[in-house]
Amino acid sequence: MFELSQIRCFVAVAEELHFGKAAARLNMTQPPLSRQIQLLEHAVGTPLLFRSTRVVELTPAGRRFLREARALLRGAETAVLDARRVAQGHAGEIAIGFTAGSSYRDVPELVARCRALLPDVNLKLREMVSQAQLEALLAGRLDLALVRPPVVQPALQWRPLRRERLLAVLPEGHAYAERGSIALEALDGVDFVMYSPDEARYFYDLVSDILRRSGVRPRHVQYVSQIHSILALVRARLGMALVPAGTTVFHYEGVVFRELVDLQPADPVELGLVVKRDDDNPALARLLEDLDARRGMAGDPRASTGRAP
Amino acid sequence: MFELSQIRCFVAVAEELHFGKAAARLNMTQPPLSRQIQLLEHAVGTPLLFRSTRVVELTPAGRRFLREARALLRGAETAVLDARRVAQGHAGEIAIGFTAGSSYRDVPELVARCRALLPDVNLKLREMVSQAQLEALLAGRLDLALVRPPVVQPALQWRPLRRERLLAVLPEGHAYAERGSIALEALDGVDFVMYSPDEARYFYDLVSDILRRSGVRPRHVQYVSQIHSILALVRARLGMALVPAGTTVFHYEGVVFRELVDLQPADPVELGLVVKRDDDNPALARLLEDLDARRGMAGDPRASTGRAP
DNA sequence: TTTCCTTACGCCTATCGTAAGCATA
DNA sequence: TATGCTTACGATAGGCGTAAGGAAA
Repeated sequence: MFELSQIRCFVAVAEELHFGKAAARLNMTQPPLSRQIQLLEHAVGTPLLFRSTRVVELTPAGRRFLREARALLRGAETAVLDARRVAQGHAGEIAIGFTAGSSYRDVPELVARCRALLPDVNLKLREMVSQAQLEALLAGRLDLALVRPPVVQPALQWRPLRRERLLAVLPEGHAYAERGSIALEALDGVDFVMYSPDEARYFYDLVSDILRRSGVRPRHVQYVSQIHSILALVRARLGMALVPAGTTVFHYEGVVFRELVDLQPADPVELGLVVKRDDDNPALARLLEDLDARRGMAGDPRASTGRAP
Repeated sequence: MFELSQIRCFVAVAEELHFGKAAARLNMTQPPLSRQIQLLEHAVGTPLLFRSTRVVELTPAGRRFLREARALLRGAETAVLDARRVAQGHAGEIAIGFTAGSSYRDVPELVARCRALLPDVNLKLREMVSQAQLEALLAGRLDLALVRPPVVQPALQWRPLRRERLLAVLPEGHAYAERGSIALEALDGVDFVMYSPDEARYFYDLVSDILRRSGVRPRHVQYVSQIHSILALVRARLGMALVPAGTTVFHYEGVVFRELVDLQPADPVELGLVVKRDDDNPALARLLEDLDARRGMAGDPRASTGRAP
């Protein structure tokens, strides 16, 4: 098979139509150039150039081959440039996992940020449950995960992204709906809708902990896993619930949201990015750098429970 | 710059993810393979593979480079195959020149024949006057010309394609229109429309010669160059004319065509293909072979005046 | 201790450059 | 006769294979 150096020789001769000038352009002498062209023609299996002592011209096969030869050289160039761009994080792809619950506000924000910063980087977005995301990170199938804590694997790095308040949600017309805010103690003995301990472990633990610390025991509790289900049950007057503040973006009809009084900390709902510590995706590194820089401008991030307490 | 052999090395390693197995596949030993990969990485300017003693994997830049590397190898393959196909006449292009007058029937026929025989050959069709066609042939800008005789250049080969009868054309209602055929002698003293000696030299000479040989002298003669102009003037009753039989395909209103009595030869209008004798276009060679074979089946071609008499 | 990638080194093939050959205008 | 591609041939650089080195499980 032929080599790219022979292609370069051929293109030079085809453009100059003169072995001597082509050789000069290639910084070599004519005889080895002639030899390389002969070798190339042998590899291709057909003459590419017609030469007499006075004239050098392309054969029909040579004309066609010239087109493809130029394309090969361009392809080789761009292969190098593209690889460098990927290595510098200006191109390539970032595989991002996210949970259904984090997709409403944070995924679009992250995508927008990435497109602005790295327009030539492809984003592969995959909705997965938290556990699957962490496994995919470890296996290298994901570069970035958007999950709730905790993240205990030492090979993974938790990066706090956002903290949110927790709000009470109750059906329109509920007795508490007239209050501007609701004290935790008021939840004692009321009907309650809660996150499932299996499928929404983080919120289950979070809400359970808050209720326990306040010495509050709701009366009748429904367990569901999706935020939409909670809102539906609240609307159906099966109880009230505690949900992250981002939930208000749904403008869900028939329910109202109320602040909680003296909740500690005030914004207990955590969301973070998780990356594999030894991930070598340069585009990811660029994205993380940018996020760090922007967080730096916004002030110090507060303490985080990325690792299990 | 790198070489295709290095690309082949890289693709093998990227696919095997094991230097030893890749080397076996490439019929070489690991050490030189490692060296080639290192040289390639140096040429690209960034690591393409991450290797420890236990694992070999692609870096993000390597993943991108692999895509383009495969494209390069495919491109090299197809460049060879395409060049061979052109050399064998199965692909490529044929540049065909034709005169406005020959385009009505013969160009479509030629194009259809070529498409059927050589579907991957591009046809470049160019309408040019005969002289320009012959010059273009000599300069290599045309492969094939569709012209009237004579062709006197020794470097060009005349190939008779078709002979046609000459018909009299006269306006509807003309005195001769009631005759089934017209004797040449009847043309003596009638008004006549003729081809221009400058722009339609062939027909001018042909018709002039026929009239002279018959001792016929038309009365008043209009000279025009295009067949459409002749028909228009005949229709306008400025005279009758002698035109090739193919003209009847126009179904021109207001004129009628009549056979000539005892014209010698019966089909004096010649059309031929002209090629450059040393044209090396294999697709052209295939087309000519095919045309020869078909002509052979159709019987011997009659004598031709391709060269000047 | 085994696996397997890398480094080291000698051999050899293949390319280069110089010089001579040869065909064409 | 001059130009310019090809062939011939000796020098050399670069790739290959063998052998040794070194890191990780």
